[in-house]
Amino acid sequence: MVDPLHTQLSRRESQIMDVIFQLGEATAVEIMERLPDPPSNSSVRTLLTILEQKGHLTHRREGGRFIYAPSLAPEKVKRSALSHLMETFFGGSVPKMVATLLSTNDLSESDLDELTQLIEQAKKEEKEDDSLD
Amino acid sequence: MVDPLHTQLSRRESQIMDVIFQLGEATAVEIMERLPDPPSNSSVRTLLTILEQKGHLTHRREGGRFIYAPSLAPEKVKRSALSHLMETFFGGSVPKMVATLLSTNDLSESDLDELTQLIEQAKKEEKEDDSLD
DNA sequence: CTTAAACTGCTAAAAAATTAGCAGTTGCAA
DNA sequence: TTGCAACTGCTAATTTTTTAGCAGTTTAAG
Repeated sequence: MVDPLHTQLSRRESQIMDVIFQLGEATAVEIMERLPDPPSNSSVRTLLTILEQKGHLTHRREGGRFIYAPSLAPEKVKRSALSHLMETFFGGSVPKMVATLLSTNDLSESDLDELTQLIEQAKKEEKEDDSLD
Repeated sequence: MVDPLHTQLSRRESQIMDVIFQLGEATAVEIMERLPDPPSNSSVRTLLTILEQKGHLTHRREGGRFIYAPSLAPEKVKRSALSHLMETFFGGSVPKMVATLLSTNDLSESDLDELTQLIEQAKKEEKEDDSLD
């Protein structure tokens, strides 16, 4: 398994990546506003430049300012983060993780139905895979 | 929401906490062996002392050496980490997160059955809650 | 076209994290 | 009980992170 992001990044870098993942893309100002104990605009931009150098971000210019976005496919990052958390706290067990998930959050009926669908779907796919032998 | 651990901790501190969460408890040597780019034993111990000062760890003495363990209830830490990840990558949606979970991991039939059970259970509890109005 | 506001690039200082050396202590086996 | 191996406590130096100032550039409005 590849190292999870938060062990590759410094504290501030992690915080910034978190904001960008949440927003999808963001300017230095938008990021600054969402950081805990916000540093100066200048500091944020320095970190953004570093994160770009490290290959975690790209930017495009729009109306004179930079808009930053993750450079790696979000799907990959999501999966990696999930895997790491599952290993760290749940011994790699999906059911254990889902159990905590369900006990923590009050899910709506439609959410629960959606989950049922997802699992039914997964079961189907498993059977299809089996039949390929 | 309280800040997630990895924004409170330095990089090495995070790595060490990860190892301890995985193992439940551990000595300096055990931790050192599992760190990426392992530093000296001395360095690890320094970090352990700091983490204890910050309130994230406790230790007990056993046969002359220290065994460290998380000082906060693991349940709380798990939930907090899960919530943070869900907010950051899945817009706070449990179904979205589970969808990624299922598409990433090949689950056994019994795992899937277990998940079905968990959701059935959650549905029951929701109905009970409703009937309390 | 002019100008002010907002933004970037570059630089350097301050603070925090990370590292490890060494002296002293503890535990265990001979 | 003596000595060795393993461990801790304390300390200090190095490296990395974090911070922000300032000069120059870009944008958009008048």
